[in-house]
Amino acid sequence: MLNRDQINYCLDEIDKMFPEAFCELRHNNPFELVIAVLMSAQCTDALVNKVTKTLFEKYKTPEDYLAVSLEELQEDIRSIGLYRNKAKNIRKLCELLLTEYGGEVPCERDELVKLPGVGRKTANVVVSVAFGQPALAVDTHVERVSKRLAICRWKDSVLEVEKTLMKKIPKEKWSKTHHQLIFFGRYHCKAQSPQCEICPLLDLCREGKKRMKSKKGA
DNA sequence: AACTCGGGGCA
DNA sequence: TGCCCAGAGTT
Repeated sequence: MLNRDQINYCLDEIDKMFPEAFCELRHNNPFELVIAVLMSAQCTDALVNKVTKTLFEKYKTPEDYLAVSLEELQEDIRSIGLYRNKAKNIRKLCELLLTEYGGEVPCERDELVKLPGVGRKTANVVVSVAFGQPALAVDTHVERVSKRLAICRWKDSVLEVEKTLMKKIPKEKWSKTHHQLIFFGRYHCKAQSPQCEICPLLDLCREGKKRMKSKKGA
């Protein structure tokens, strides 16, 4: 397992690789952020950005989403995939916001996860990005990179990964760490074809060295 | 823990 | 053409 200094070194190196690693959604208001993150499940960010751009021009408030039929909303987000469930969740979510939360997105993670389609990862992104609270969202990229780099254990659950990262990384870095590991995982330490040959972290990466070794043998 | 949703992007 | 993708809900 990597110690704090080694993890810090990794994050600095990743920062050099992806200096632009920030969330494009940070400029959105909390409501739009919830919608965007909810739609991003199992879908590439480029596609979500394309769809949300037009979507947010048409829909500004929870009332706007409820003013059209479910079928119309489904058609508006069809290209992101899983669109039937996502459209239903958005409508339910908007109803709840109006009836239970005064039309505003709650800033507490415990309240956010009560909303349909909002799980722990989405809630963490929202409190972190929209409300500036220290939170570390763990998705498949963060989980994979953390395990390959031995920041956490291989068998750790998502929740255990989150706890370990929070323990080993200073609180003020949590929000940025998420986006750094996302970029690193998506463009470099990819699930299927990690770029170990040109990776500045190879010396620290047990999984990377193992891969290079087996590649050489084969 | 496994299954489902799902069109788009990429090899 | 086949396979995977910024997850969450249900069984």
